[in-house]
Amino acid sequence: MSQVLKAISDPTRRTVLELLRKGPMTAGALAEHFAVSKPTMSTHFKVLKAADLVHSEKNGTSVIYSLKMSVLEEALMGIAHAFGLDPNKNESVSESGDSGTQNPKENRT
Amino acid sequence: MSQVLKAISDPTRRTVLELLRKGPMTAGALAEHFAVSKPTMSTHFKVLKAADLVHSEKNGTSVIYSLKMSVLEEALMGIAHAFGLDPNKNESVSESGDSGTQNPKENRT
DNA sequence: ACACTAATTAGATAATTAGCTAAATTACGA
DNA sequence: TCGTAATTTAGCTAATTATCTAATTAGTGT
Repeated sequence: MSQVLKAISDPTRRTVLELLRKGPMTAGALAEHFAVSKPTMSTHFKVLKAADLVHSEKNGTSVIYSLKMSVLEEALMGIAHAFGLDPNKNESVSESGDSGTQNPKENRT
Repeated sequence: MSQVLKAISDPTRRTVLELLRKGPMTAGALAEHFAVSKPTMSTHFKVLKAADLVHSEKNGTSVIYSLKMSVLEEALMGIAHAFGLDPNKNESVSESGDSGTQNPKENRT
């Protein structure tokens, strides 16, 4: 779970996943969307693969990556569940006197 | 968004948030649950605060932390939305099993 | 003012991560 | 087999992160 979260906490990798949402793509085609070198993209792919968020498959000289939506989905649900906000039945958000849970003023520094 | 994800990608910080789900707690009381030093916990708190996931409030010599559930909730929804799996109306997704969403072969290493 | 408690800041170190260039690998076509 | 293209690995540097101990700040009570 940490691995999935760490993987998607990087903007580049999130964008890769969003690109793959439209369908499978080669490493090169993906890399074209970013201003970093191909080896750098390759390590990003490796992180995504380690998190099991993508599948890779050789096709000739290319490598086609595809999104494993179900893994992403389950990770998100797992997190939601861990924090009591199960999205499919969002009801049990406040279960212990929600006094300090949400404050009116948000001071982001 | 990256900040929230990075914050919750750490197991210690996730546990802190889960503890705070039961209600506000002092820094010391939170720290007791972990095997790391208090200064280390303090930096974890700082990360959570920077992500706007917790609120802090002085009370005498103590600092009381409380969870900002709404921020966490919105971040999770934002991610879900970015990937087209809006949790509140999950319709196009199959969570029944681990059948790959679009790839036939899953080789998790 | 002084001592005590709670928490944070300062300063250091080790581990991880993102990025690069250059080299190696793999597959394909002539 | 040789050359080319696509991708990854190797090896490096810089930046970030997690952790520690020691010192500092802030509040409370005597």
